[in-house]
Amino acid sequence: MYMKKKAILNNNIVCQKRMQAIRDTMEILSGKWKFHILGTLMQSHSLRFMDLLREVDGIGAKMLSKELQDMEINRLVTRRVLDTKPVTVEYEITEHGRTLAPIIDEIAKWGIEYREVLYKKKPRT
Amino acid sequence: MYMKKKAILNNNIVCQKRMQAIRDTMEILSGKWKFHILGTLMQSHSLRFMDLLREVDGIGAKMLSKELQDMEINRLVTRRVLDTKPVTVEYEITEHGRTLAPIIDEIAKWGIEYREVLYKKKPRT
DNA sequence: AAAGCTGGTTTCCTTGAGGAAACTGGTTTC
DNA sequence: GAAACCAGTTTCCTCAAGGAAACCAGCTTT
Repeated sequence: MYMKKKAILNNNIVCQKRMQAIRDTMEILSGKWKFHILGTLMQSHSLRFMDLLREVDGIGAKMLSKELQDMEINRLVTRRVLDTKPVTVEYEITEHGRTLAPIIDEIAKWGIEYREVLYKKKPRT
Repeated sequence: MYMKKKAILNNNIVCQKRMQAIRDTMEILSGKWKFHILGTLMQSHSLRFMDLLREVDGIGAKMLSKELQDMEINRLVTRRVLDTKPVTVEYEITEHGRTLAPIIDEIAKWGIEYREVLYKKKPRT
């Protein structure tokens, strides 16, 4: 008679909470462009739609629009319509959005170190 | 005569490098399962294939196999075949893999705080 | 009035990620 | 010799992400 083995590490409440947290964050940051849009917005006070389209290399209007809507819902960015001659729209990162900076910084840092390791072709790992 | 506007923020070399770094890291960590597999492996000395299949909630054999291969190529985990009665295979996180801990920690931290904010329903944004 | 700007939306299409289930193959236990 | 276990692989399928291009509405310049 065999007892079916069960998960033992990840069945405690702390692990579950952590796993859920990772899932939450990654869902909010899902997609190919959010990091780049956020990174660009973090560098400037505010940007208009067409500015972002130019700044974020390779993105198309549809994806930019969709990602901005996503992030507005999640309060990472704000959208403000200005009453100018041809109507312009300003996007700005929120304080809440700025709290993602440590994540983005860690990811960028890791990527830079990774490239350096590749060049140096580590001796004997 | 209109001059077509060009990107101005992200065209400097530092930004490009940073963008590339983010792209690199996210490609290595791409997919639904890498964070969870890494998180699980970080908590234990080593785990066998079937252990991981049980620990990582919801994953199937195909994806687990594929993700582990990916991560082995990128030197995040090691695979060791043991000469036991029914052959067993041990997976272990590498030192290099452990350097991802700060990223995973930041992501988990942000997700936990995010949930807390949702519950508290912040007073006035 | 034609053309160009802004800020999108809509349509159509392709590709790939991921899942379920069956199968392999070697070993061991019943 | 039948059944079960480990560590996968293979096949088939679905669905969603993402891209290209056309379109739209309001306004301005020429």
